[in-house]
Amino acid sequence: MALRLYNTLTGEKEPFIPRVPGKVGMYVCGVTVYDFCHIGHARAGIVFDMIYRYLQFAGYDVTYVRNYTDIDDKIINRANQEGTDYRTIADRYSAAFDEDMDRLGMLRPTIEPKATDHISDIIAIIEQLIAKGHAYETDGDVYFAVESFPGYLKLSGRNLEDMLAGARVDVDERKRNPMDFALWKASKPGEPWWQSPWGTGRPGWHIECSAMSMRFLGPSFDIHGGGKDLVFPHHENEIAQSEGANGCQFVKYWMHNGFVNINSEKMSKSLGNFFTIREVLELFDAETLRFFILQAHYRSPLDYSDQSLREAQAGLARIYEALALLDDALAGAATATEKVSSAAELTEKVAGLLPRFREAMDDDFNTAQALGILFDTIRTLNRFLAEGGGKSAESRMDLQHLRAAVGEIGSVLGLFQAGPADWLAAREAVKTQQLKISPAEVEELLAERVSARQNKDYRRSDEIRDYLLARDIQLVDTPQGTSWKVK
RNA sequence: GGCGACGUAGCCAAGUGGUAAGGCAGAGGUCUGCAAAACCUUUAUUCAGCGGUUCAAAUCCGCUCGUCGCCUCCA
Repeated sequence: MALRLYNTLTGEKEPFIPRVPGKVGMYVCGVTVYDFCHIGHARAGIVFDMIYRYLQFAGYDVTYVRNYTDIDDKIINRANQEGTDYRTIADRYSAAFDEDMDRLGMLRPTIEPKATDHISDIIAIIEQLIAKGHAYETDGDVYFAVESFPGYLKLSGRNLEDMLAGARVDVDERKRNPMDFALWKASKPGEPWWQSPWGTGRPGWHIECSAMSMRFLGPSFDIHGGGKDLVFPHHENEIAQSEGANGCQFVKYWMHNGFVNINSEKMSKSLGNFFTIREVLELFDAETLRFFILQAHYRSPLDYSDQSLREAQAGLARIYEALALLDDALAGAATATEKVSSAAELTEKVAGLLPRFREAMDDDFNTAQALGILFDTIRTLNRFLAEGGGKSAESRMDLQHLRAAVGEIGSVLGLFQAGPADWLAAREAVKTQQLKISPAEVEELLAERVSARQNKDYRRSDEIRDYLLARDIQLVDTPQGTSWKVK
C-alpha cells in the first residue's frame, strides 16, 4: 500500500511519488513573528510535524524547511507601537515560537531559515523576474505582473475577471493590474531597509518563501504546506514568482491544513476569538492538545472548546491507563499456563496493529482513523488483562510486541512517549494541587474509614467516602486495600 | 456577487460504490457490605431533505435547506 495524499493543486488524492526516489523536499510556511502564536498555529505545526515524522517512518530521507518571516508590515507596526526596532520584535517572537513548538513536542525542521538572512537571494529572483518581463519597477517598488503569468490562480481555481468583479482590491495607479502584488517595497523614513538595484527597501510578503525554498530545496521540490488560508494569495503568488523565475514546476504536491474554529467560526486575530498556545497550556498539557488535534483529519475543520479538550484528555488517559497496566503485566512474571479466552483475539489485533496503522496513515495521513485503530486494540488488551492474561506465558510475546508497536506509533504521532505511570502521576499531581483538602487529612480519614469498615460501621464509612467525594477525592477499594485519586 | 468546502448517534469523529470505525457522555451487567474505579454488553435499519444513476449509494449526479471558508493580513 503506497502513500497517497490530497493535492490542493489537482483537488485529488494522488499517489505520492517523490521527484528523487527515497528523498523528500518539504517546505512549510512558518509564521510572521510579530505576536504569540495561537492554537491555529499549533495545529499547522503539529500536522506538518506528524507528516514529517511519518515520511521518515515510511523510509524517506526528508529535508524539512520551515521559515520565519522576520520582516513584514506587521512587525514594523508592532515595533512602532512599542517604540522599539523591528529586530527586537522579530527576535522576541521567534524565540516565543520556538518555545511553544518545543513544548508541543515538535521535532525541529532540518532547516529554519529567516527571511532577512536571504535578502540577496530575494533580490536575485526579483532581478530575474524583471529580466523575463514578469515584474516591473515604479518609484522604487517592484510589482509582479500577474497577467504575464498564464498559470496564475491555478492553485486556488479562480480567474482574474471574477476576482476583480466584486473584489476589494486597493486601486493603485502605479499598478498595471490591480491584482499585481509587491515583490519589493521602497522604504519609508524610519523603516528598516536593505540596499537594492531599486533603491533602499524591503521585500514584499510572498517573495521570501520563494527565495528560501529555492535556496534549500532547489527550483522544484515535492511538498509545500501551510494553513488553508495561505492558498490565496500567498501560495498562489509563490507559484507565480518561482515558476516565473525558474521556468519549471515549483511544487509537486500542495498540502493545506484546516482551521481551528471557535463555535464553528474560524479562529483569527481579526475576529479576536483566539487562544494562544500559552493560554491553552495553562489549562491542559501539551500532549492532550496534540492528541486533540490528531483526533481529527488534518484537512477537516476542528472546533475548539474546553469540553472537547477535556474529552481528549479522558481519551488520552484511557490509553495511558491501559499502557500502565500493560507495563505492570510485563514487569511481572509470566508463569500461568492456561490460556484466557481472548488470547487469540489479542494475537490477531497485535499482529494487525502496525499494518492497519500504516494503511490509515498512507491514506492522506488519516490520524483520526489511526487512533481509532489503536483504541480498538486497547479495548482487546483491556479485556485480555481483565481476564488475567497478563500472567500468561503463552501470550507474553504478544504483549511485548504490542508495547513496542504502541511505542512506534506514538513516535510517529508524537504521543505516548511518557512513561504511563509518570504521565498518570503528573496528571494526578496537577489535580491534587487544585484540591481544597490536604493529603494528610485525606489519609487520616482514610484510616478512620478502614477501621470503621472493619467494625462494619458502614454508616460512618460511607459518610467519609461521601465527604471525600464532595471534595473530589475518589476512593478506590481493592482486595489489597484502599487508595485514592483525584476525580 | 464570484469560487469552494462541509452537513454521519446526545456531543466529537472515521468511512469516496458492497451494506455504518473509534472517543466522550448515557443505560444494563460483573465486581463490591453498598458504591466508585476497572472490565463486559448496549446505544444510527441509518448517514440534512427531495429526486436520479446502479444489482447495490453515507459514498456518484441534480435540486433544496443549513453551516462555514477564501476573494483584505491570517496557520
